[in-house]
Amino acid sequence: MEENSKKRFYITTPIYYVNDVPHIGHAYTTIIADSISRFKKLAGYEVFFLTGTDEHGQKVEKSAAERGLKPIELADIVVGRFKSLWKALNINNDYFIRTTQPIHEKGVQIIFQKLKDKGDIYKGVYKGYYCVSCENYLSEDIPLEEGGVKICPDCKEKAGVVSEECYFFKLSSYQKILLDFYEKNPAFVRPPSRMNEVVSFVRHGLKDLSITRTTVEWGIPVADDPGHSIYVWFDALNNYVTGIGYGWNQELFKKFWPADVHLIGKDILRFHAVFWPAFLMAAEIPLPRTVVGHGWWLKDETKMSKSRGNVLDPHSILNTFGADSLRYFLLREIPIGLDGNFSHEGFIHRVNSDLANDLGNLVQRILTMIGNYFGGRIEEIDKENERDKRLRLEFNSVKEIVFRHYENYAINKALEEIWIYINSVNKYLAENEPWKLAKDKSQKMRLGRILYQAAAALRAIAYFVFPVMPESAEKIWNYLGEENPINREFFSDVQFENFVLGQHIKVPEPIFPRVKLKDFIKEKTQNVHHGKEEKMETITFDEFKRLDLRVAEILKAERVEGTDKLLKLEVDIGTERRQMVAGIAQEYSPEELVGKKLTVITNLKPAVIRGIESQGMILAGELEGKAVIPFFTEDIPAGSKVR
RNA sequence: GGCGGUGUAGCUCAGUCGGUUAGAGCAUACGGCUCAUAUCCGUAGUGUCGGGGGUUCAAAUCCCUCCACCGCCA
Repeated sequence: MEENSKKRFYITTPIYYVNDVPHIGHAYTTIIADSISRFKKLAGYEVFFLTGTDEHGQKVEKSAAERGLKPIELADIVVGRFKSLWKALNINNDYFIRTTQPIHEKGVQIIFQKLKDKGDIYKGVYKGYYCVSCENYLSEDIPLEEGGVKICPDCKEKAGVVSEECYFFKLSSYQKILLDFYEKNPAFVRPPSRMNEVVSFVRHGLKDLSITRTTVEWGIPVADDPGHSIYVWFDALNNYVTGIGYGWNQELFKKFWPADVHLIGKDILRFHAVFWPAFLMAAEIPLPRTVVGHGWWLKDETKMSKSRGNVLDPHSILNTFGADSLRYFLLREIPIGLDGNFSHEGFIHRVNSDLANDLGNLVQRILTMIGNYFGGRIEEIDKENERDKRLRLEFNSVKEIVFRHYENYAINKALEEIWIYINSVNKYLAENEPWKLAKDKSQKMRLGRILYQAAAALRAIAYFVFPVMPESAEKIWNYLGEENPINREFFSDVQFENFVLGQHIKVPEPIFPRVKLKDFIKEKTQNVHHGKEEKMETITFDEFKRLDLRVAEILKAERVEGTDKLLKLEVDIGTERRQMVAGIAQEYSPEELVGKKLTVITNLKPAVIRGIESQGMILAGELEGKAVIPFFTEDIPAGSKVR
């Protein structure tokens, strides 16, 4: 009974399309969800946090084909990228759903069938403007040109009317029920301004929705009519139920459904606030409690887009600042719902000022003083005076306000409140000047009280920032000598006095080093310069190990006839001799290469170049298009492993 | 074109069931401290509260109108 009555909380992000490179927008949504989920856990909820990937559709099919891959192979690669980004960002999701998983596909088919049996899904004919070169129907809102054609926004080609047999969902019959639902649940969509948009959209009338295609191979087939595959939204939205067990783990599903929060970007509001509830009503599944739409991040005041080439890659920031600074910035800068502007100047400014100067420096000064004046251990302290008491009492109100803000997903305000307290502690130190008391031995107990008070406040601060900055919070926690994990304590149990005397305080390293804009920009532009194609994703050591890199000795080298760049090399890789073709003839003559030792990759799939099979590849630096080979200067036998 | 929103200090914004000299952070200037990451603390400002008109003893706040920008829809 006790176990069953535990408060539960289910939060989702959208599933991200695998025909996309992970960028700051994905990171933003997922970071919000992660912070809310961490907070809810502290608040005593049993939490399920779901994210994942949307992997079907023509675009995936097409990009995979362009790269000589099967769709699932492309999906696997991109899924790896998402997962490694989530890891780098400290995202603690409970499950990662992929729409290509059998559990999902089956669930979607079950729901589809159910609606079909009910008559909410029926077969009809879809008529639309179809762009032949993009193999895609144009969206309805594209204006009609002269001559009864529309212009495809992607390729600018003319698109004529095409019709196709497909299944429709009877969205039109849900207008009234939806409007009733919105009226009874005005907080279903947040922020409220978005709710207005939804209502006015539904008021204007709903058309039935085409939910299958016969032209898309890469999708979930309709079970009893496999020529049709289930189209994007009907497939994707259902991840929210299949991801927690619908159709495969009824117990889990019952435990967490309905979802408390579907966190989404404002661009997909209609699908979540109109179509999704309608699908669920039809399937007789309870509706989610809220759909929270957040804003977009602009880059230097302009919208980020692939075509503009100004899409912000989180890795460049992560490398310099770590996850917590990015998490903090994205959540502190704007309330969920409004758009924000990301500029490197703004980012550095806030991170230096709030994290390095305010919090980081506070941690540093308190811990250093405890180290210097007490050898890291405060044992005995004076009674509280009025000023000390004020700092302790302020904790109580801060705790309450911070809790309330987190509860309302006003994370920016929660942080703002925490920072007011940080300032109070700084002020407390300035007023009490412990460094002066330290010179007078008779003041030791008083000095102890002051530093105890500051450290106790700091412990609370670390706890409060944990949902947003888990790594740094834990660092401070450990510095303070806490032995239990920070998230083992419930929010309601956090007390000022939970910082106990006698704990062994460690010598700190600055947790948020200041970064100069100059240095950041320099590094950023260097990265751009070197990796023009795009920043590479992080790989694991296991992935790295799959490369068989060896020392090779060049035995023979000759020019490839009819080319001026290629050399044919014969190399010794210890166990065997290999033939390799390398584009280095303009930089190196065959004569100077013979006898040299260098690094080659030996398990690269052989390729035929100019009719010659190349059984591996030599590694070389690239400087303005010219190869620069790193030769071994030490004597090392051919075949030695390089790592 | 329809509906909704926004316009307040150099910047980002808070404040509107009408009511004392309109606020915060950042930036700027000056002062203090030296435990601390050149960090921290204090002081000082500056605003025709988008324009105009109206209601009222009293308007950033309510009403009308105009302008600018944004969102959703067509």
